[in-house]
Amino acid sequence: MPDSADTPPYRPLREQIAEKMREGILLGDFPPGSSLPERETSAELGVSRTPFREAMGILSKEGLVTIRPARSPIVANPTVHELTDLLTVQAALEALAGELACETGSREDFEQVAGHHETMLMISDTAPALEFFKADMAFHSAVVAATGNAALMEIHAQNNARLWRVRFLTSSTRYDRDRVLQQHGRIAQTLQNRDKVGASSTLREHLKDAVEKISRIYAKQDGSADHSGATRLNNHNEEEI
Amino acid sequence: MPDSADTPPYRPLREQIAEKMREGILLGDFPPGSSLPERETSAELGVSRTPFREAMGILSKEGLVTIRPARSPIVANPTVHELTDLLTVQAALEALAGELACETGSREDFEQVAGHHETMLMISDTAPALEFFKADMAFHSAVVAATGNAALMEIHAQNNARLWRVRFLTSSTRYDRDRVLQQHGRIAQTLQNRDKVGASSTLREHLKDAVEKISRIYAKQDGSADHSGATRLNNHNEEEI
DNA sequence: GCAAGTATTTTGGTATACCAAGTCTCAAAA
DNA sequence: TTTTGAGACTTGGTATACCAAAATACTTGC
Repeated sequence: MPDSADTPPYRPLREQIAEKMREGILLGDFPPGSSLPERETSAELGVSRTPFREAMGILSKEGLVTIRPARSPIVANPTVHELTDLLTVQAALEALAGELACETGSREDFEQVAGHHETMLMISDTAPALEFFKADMAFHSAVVAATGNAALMEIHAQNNARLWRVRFLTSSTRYDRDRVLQQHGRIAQTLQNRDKVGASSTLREHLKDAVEKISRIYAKQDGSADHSGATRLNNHNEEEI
Repeated sequence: MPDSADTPPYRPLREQIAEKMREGILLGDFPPGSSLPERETSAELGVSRTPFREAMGILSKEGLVTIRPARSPIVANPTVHELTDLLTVQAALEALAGELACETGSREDFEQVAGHHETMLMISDTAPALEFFKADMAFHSAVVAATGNAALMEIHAQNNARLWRVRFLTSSTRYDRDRVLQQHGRIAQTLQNRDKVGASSTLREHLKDAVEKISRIYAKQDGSADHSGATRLNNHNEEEI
């Protein structure tokens, strides 16, 4: 795995591997639950086990792979219940972000947010699912970035990585993009007005919508034989991505 | 590093090392900012570099050490500003925990919380700082545990590890233990009453107290030559622990 | 035919060797 | 005396070898 272009910053192999694997996992090349034997997988990447193992360590901290003692690492395969729990946390964090941003955000920060919103309005009619989804994520990250709270940004980003897959698989279809855009518009507005409670509650509701949507989508198969909420994502639409 | 006692569960060396180092860092054996050269430090532990490096990876994910490419790992030395930012996040998470616990917590969960509170009341007059502090942390963890939200528990625990040092260094002296106990009593009460807004706001205020206390304690030296909030913990009271 | 136990193989865990980037030192030139 | 650059040395990065635990397959006895 030669470093593709410049080399000036020098990135350790482990990070390059982690990035490649992360991409592969998020894009579904390595489906949830599949195992990643060290020798085989590292050989495919053309690297030795050592940096590969370190890369697995990085991805496990991000929640994308699970590593168990004396067993092959596997691509994380969280239950829907675990994911909605995490999304509930993320909702609270974004609500906090709304508050803090109103208190300390700069005009430039809000323009960033507004910029992302306008982009989404622009591409809404034409963009494929993945592009629209990425723009959606970028909008939310911009809101968090407006707080200037590094810890909040870090935790939020990490949670988003874990949520990437569900959120994409359940992301808005063409038909309810309008609803998302409307909520985003309200969020951008309340921020610019420095309306703490407005921003906070709007963000919270926006994410609560997502939680309910996920629960609804995965509710049926859960009802048949399994009431424990142990449904997993890879039970369906592997084709999406 | 022989495994001290039982060995049945088989814990990988990396985890044993991580635990030992974590303890050493939290207790101040390895002061913030100090470097941890791989050969030397691993040799002191009687292990090779490989599992030591993996342990460093674990601790870096917990925010206790910082690893930079091609340089020795160093014990994390966050600024007071970064820590108050993180504590602000933690406050929001505990407020969320209060809400969720009121909704879904079981009677046993609340009894756990109350139990920790009673322990603190009991030892308040006699316990040394470290013991009282640990009981305090346990109380808060119990509140979060009462939600049954695994993601919340995980993130909360990780934040607590990062905050351990500041929170201990600025933890309540004998003279304001009463204030802490009073607030804890109110928290336990609101939970048992399933008073969502009460629990949430009380927890938030309780943590906001901590943020202000830290800011106050570190305000002076910050004023002299440095208005950037870049004050670091190891500037004083290394003797505490 | 089935089950339990054992041997074999596979695979993660750890140690070690080697490489390359970083740093430090000291000498030589300005 | 100061600065700078070359070389030695230190230290993290990576590859490989070896060890031990799991998993698997096979055999043997019921």
